[in-house]
Formats: sequence, structure tokens, C-alpha cells
Amino acid sequence: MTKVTIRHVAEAAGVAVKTVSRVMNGEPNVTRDLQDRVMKAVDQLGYVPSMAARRMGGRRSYLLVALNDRQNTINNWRSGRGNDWIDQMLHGAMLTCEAHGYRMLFELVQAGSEDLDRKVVAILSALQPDGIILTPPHSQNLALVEMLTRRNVPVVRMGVPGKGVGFGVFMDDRAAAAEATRHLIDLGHQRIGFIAGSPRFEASRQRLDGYADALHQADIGMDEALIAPGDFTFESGVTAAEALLSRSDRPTAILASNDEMALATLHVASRLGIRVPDLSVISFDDTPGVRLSVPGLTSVRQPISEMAAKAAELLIGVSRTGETAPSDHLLPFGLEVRGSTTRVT
Amino acid sequence: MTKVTIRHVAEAAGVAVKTVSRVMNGEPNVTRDLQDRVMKAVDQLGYVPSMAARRMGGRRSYLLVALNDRQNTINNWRSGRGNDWIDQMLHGAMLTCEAHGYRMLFELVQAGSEDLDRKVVAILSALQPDGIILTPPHSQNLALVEMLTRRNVPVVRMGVPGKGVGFGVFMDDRAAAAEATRHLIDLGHQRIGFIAGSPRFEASRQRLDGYADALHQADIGMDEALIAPGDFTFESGVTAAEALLSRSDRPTAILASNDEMALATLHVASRLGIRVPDLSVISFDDTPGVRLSVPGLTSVRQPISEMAAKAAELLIGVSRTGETAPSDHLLPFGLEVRGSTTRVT
DNA sequence: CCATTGTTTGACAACGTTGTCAACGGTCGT
DNA sequence: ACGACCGTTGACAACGTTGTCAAACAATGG
Repeated sequence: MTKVTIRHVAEAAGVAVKTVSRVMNGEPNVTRDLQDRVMKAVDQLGYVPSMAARRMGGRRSYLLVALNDRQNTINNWRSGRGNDWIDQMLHGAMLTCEAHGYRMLFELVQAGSEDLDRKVVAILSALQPDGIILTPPHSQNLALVEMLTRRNVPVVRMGVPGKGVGFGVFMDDRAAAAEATRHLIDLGHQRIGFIAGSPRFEASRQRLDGYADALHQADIGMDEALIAPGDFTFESGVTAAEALLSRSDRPTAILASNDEMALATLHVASRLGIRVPDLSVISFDDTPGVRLSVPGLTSVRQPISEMAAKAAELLIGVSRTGETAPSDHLLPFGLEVRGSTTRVT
Repeated sequence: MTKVTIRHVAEAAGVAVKTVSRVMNGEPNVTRDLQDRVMKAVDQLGYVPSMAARRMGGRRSYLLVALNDRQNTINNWRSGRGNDWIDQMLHGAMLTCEAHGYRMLFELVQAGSEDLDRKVVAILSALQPDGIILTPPHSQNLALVEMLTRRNVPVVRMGVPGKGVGFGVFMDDRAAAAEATRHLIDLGHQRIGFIAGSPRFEASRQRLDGYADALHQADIGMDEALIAPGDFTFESGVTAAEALLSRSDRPTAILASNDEMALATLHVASRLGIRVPDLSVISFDDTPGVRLSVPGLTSVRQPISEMAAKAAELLIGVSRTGETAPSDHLLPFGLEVRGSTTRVT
């Protein structure tokens, strides 16, 4: 019932403390016989090593830290509430972490704050993680990435290419936007509107470019009037949708740069008496709510949990073996087709 | 650039290591003079104590663990994706934790699993947290709570009354259901349907009881035919809504036991050609997506972040001072009125 | 003025693990 | 048969902090 330490296991198995340590860490050069004796004692006593002591004795902390910003995200929900990322990341990285005895701890830090560096350094000092995962918009902060690299903390940047500065785990936003647009074209749409995202995020430009790519490839002229600015908020989506849908030559389909603005578009359309067969809407991020809208929203799924799994894998790999992996890891996106996109009538 | 330990601070300030420790922990019996010298050195060097070493040396780990179940929740989204709790809890507890140098780590454990006890014990052994926060349905698991208590780990149970077994931080589901129902009655509704939740959760019964309370209080007879079973999934909401809305004497308003089933109800209503003025819908949980539906869904907001803040406060209090607080902490809910509830025509 | 009590400070051990290094015994090559 | 080498095992220090205890000193009461 009381605490079980490595010493208890060593005594029970009749071996040295260090031997138990070796077995627990899967180190080579332990005979089968001792290995079995130790494992038996471990099972019997229910021994689990203390992370704190591991960190003290050795070089690893068995801890990964994910740096999130809850305010400045692409796909947060209206009025700052709710952000799907943390939940999905945790879920995605769980298996990988569990398999290697690692944990993942989330830290919320606002990207704009003046003392960001100080805060991050404090986190490093207190937690001494074996690696750190940056989510947008932190992952775009090159100064931050370099500071971490200087301190020898392995870094994964989510949502952007690594380009040699830390690991990058990301999807191809441009290709995704192109595929989404192509999906609309294949359904017979010719006038396709676009609601842009905040220029603060690289992904915004990528998505616009992909949209342009697909139009160009299909020999559809790009009409600047069909491109409306937005900043990922519901309100900006309303404004943009009103601008697009009140035109006499209004588009028959709209590609919104995130779900929130797409839902705003549905909202406006409904108010204007425009129903889905007459307007298709497609968007980015596939956040949980979109499948529950009426109609369900077709959306590009960003592989957040897969990215997190890959991120954990990379960091644990570096921490375990010291081996360095390639910098860039491109993961496939998914186009989740639902009721909001239909063949043009 | 290299690691700054307490020894460096002690040397810089010209005091003993233990004195620095005292200052860092706000212990009494340190003269003003030394305190200032130490703080100056701390600021100058950017010293932040290592959590691991703190855990090794002292009795505290400065770590709280939140035990979540991602599969079996009231307000998860369709097909198991997305759960608002973790994000909100983290956000809610952040300030409290930060102020006391604590961290919060989330662990995902499935409630049904046979080796739940083993898993939890492993978490305790590895992390040695100063307290543990259980979310539904774990918070209902009395055996689990007792096991933790036996091991002297302070426990907060979220979403249920503590009743002397650990702390309970919760809202009054029954009162909330009553208030929601009353809201409908005040709008002139007399025939009010109810979609129940899974009996696996205590909250389901509470909500039904509250519904009954309000009807009774308003002298509206309860029609058993207006109560449809559900299990918190979108599909069950569809079935329930179809049953309720296809009646010749269909209700003019429906209270659904969670958002997902409410959205399903809107879905079905739309399909049947019933629009909002003719049907009001209200629900529980106020998950992020509901404000984006068309129309926005009126919902009872569960104070998750406030509950998490309170939970952290309680656990940190016990860990710091050893003082024990009252067991039960009732937090107010909020009724978020949006477009889905209107005066009966 | 002394005994007593309380306040401030520091020396040192302890926490549970891993890194380092040395000792031991066996195998191989000559 | 001997030395060199390798695989296996263990003794011991180290990690950075807090708990314990004692020393030095100041304040208080008789």
C-alpha cells in the first residue's frame, strides 16, 4: 500500500538497483534470467518508476510540452470559447506517449505577449521537457523556435513546414484548398466565392493560392469580386457572406477559409432565403460542430491527432536515441463531404 | 545560458541554499533584507525551481492530474470526436495553477476498462500528483474515489455532489432543467417534449426531475407520451425527435438533455418542414457549436471552467496548508438564450 | 543579570532514479 | 595457456530541492 521504489524491487528480485533500472529501460546486456526475475518482482509489487526521480537521476524527463494559444487560432469558436486542438492532440499523442512512458502537458501562452520568451524559459526551467510542440500561431514564431533550438530543446512545429528549423508536421493547405475547389467545380459550379482568412496565418495565403490554382486549372477566370476578406471570426464571415450573396451575379458556391465563417455563410444564406441546392458551402478544419449543422457542412479535415502523434514520435525518438529525423513531415488531409455541397441545379 | 540552480542564486545572494528555498516558498521567518537580496538574485538569474527536484526533496509535486474519459461523456460530439471539457478545464484552472506554481496534466482513461484501477495507480506512482480531478463518468465511480482517498490523494469530483467522499464541484442539474422548462412556459408553451439522456449518468435523472418540477409547479399535466428516451448521441436524438414531432398533437417546444440531441431535433424539424416559430428547442451543455447553428440554440451552460478553477483551488489549498474545506461546492449555471426559443404563436 | 523563549540562519541528510566506472567471469585468438 | 576483449553485474556518486535539526542571536520576564 505504501510507495514502491526501485529498491524494493531490487531486494525482491535479489539484484542490484541498477539492474532493475536497466530492465525497466530496456537496456541491453542483461541476462534472460535476471530480466525475468526483475519483471516478476515488478509485476508483483506493481512498481512504476517516479517521473520526478527519473528526471533527477538521468537526462530525460519523459515529458513533452505542447504550447498552445487559446486566443489566436484559426478554428476557435465564436467569442474565444472552445478550441478543438488540445483535445485532439492529447488523444492523438496518447498511444505514442503511453508506449514509451511519456506524458504530454499543455501550456497556454498568448502569442502576442511581450514576455513570451520569459514565460517559455520559465516553463523549460520548471518542467525541463524532452521536447516541445508548438501549435499555430506559435509554430510560425521563428525567433521562438530558434531560442528553443539554442537551448537544445527539440521542437516540433505543427501546421507549418519545418524548413530545417526544428521539425515541421503539417498538411498541404494549398493542395487542400485546390481539392476543395475542384470538388465544387466537379459538381458543376462555375462562380465560386472565397472567404479569406486572417493574413496573420500562413495558411490563409496557402488556401487562397490553392483556390486560385484550381480555378486556373479548370480555365475558370478569377473574379476578384468573388474574394471577400475575413479574419476567421463568425462576424467577419457574416460580413463577407453578405457582400458575396447580395450581388446580382452571386456565386453558386462559396469556399470559406474556416468552419466558423462557413457557418456564418449558411446563416446569412438562410436569412436571405437561399437554400442549399442553390448555394453550396465548403470550408476548412472540420471542427466538431460542423457535422451537426443543418445541412452538415462539407469541410477539409486537418489531421490534428495524426500530426500530434507524429510530433510525439519525433520528439521521443530524438530523446531516446539522439538520432535526428528528416525535418519535414507532410500528412494527408481529408475532404469530408456532407450535405452542404450539392450538384448545381 | 546554462541551467540555473538554487545554488547559483544562493551564491549570488550570499546566503544559504535553504534560505533561497524559504524565500521561494514564502515561508515565514526571513528578514526583509535577505528576502530582497534573494529576490534580486532570482530575478537577475532568471531562476525557476525544477518541479522534479521539488517533488524529490519535499512532499509536494506541484502537479494536479485530471482524469478524463473521452468516450463516455454527456456532451461529446458525434462519432466520438471532440470533447469540450479538457480545453475548458485547462483554461479555467490556468490562473489558479499559475499563481501557485502548479501544473495540470490530463490523463485519458476509459471508464469501462477492467484494469482501470491498475492504470490509475500507475498514474499515481509515476506522477505523484498533489490531487486528482475526476470528470464524469469517473466522478461517479465511488470505488475509484475511495481507492484514491485510501491512498491519501485529495480528490475533486466534477459534476456531482461530493457527499463527504472527496470534494464535489457541480451545478444543480435539476434546478437548471426546471429553469429551462420554465423559460419555455414563460414563452407560452404548454405542450413541452423532453428527450432524456442515458441513465448511465446521474445528471440524466436530475434533468428529467427538474423538467417534471417545472411542469408541476405551473400546473401543467405531465404527458408521458412527450418524454422520449435518448442516449446523448445525435442518432438517438433523431429517433426521439421523429417520435415526438410526428404525433398529431406534437409539442410546441422540446427540451433535449444535451446539445447534440437538440441539434438532431432541429435537423428533424427542418426535414419535416417545421420551422422555429412553430417549435422551440432548448438544451443542455452549451457546447461551442450551438451558437453557430441556424438558429442559435438556447442552452444551459455548465460552468466547466469555473468548476475546474474551484477544483484546482481546493486541491492546492489542501496541498499547501493541509486544511480541509467543505465537501460540496455548488456553482451557478447559466441559461444562454438564443434564437431557438421563441414565444408561442 | 540570568534564564527562558523565540526568531533567523545554515549545515546536512534524504528523496528515487540514472550515469559512471570498476570488478568479475567467460570466450576467443594466438 | 595466456592476454585481450566483451558481456554482465553492482557499488557509488550525482541530480536539485526540501525537511530536520542545531547554532547563533535577540527579546522577554523574573
